[in-house]
Amino acid sequence: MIDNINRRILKALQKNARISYAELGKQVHLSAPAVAERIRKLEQEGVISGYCVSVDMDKLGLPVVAIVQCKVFRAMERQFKELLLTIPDIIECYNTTGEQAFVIKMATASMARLDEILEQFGDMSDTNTMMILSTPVHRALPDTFFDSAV
Amino acid sequence: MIDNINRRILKALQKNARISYAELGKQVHLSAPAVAERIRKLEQEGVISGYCVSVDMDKLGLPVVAIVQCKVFRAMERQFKELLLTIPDIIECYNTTGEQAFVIKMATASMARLDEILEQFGDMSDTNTMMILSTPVHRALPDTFFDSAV
DNA sequence: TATGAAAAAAGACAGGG
DNA sequence: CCCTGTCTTTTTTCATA
Repeated sequence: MIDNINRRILKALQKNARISYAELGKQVHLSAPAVAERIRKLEQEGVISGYCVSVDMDKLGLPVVAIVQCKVFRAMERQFKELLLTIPDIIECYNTTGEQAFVIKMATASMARLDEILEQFGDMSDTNTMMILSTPVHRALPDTFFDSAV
Repeated sequence: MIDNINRRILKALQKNARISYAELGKQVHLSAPAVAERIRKLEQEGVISGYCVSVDMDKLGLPVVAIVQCKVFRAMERQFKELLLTIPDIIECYNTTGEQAFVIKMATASMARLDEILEQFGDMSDTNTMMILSTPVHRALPDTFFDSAV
């Protein structure tokens, strides 16, 4: 059940997923057990699928972050999917509409490593590589979701 | 300092950011306070930039998730950036290399709403819209990061 | 730095409205 | 569906190696 209170709980969790139930309770004017119970239900229903950590790629020695769009050649989709499984540099992968299209986000240690991967992709697809210069927005939920919340 | 223990802490946090320090300690064979201290430092150094919640867009009534690539017309970049600020449906936005290129991920309530946004983009850019069919991979860190961990 | 113990806080679980 | 208390676990702080 997604009422205003759950919307505000999700908003707070989006900002800091390690916040305590007591602190969440203060923000939504509910007791800690009431908040815990709501979150438990959201998890059980699959509305909340997990909690993850956000990291700084530069500080972890993975400064080359790129988005690669692959238009996989006909009849090579199966092979391409197998190739994807062998590339540990991938952090996001989307299967999209369009001509056998994949959008892949990678974080690599160097341009040389990125190039190595792109060569492999090149055997099975037309690739379009975009280096990420900056990330103005990155959040779990769009602001539209909170528009109706008080 | 990114040693093997911190790598394993980050790996565990990636899987579940709400895990307790005691449980983390078990996994990396360290006491809870030792783990807490390491995490505090990672946060302070900015290696860990935050903790977020993962949600199911379908269950939240935002079933239309798309990636839009925008090649902004010359001299319209400033206007385009201003337009972006007015669109609350955006969940990710990347400024990339290429001809004034942006890659934008949106979650909207309906195709009609997506179309409405694309029309606005169309005034200032050439757009290429890809509907996300599935998301085989979505994680904070690439597997390469853990390759050297014991 | 890492550890270990004690104080403080948070979470889980009752009974009751 | 929520609140308040109690009990347990976890977190934090501090002293020590």
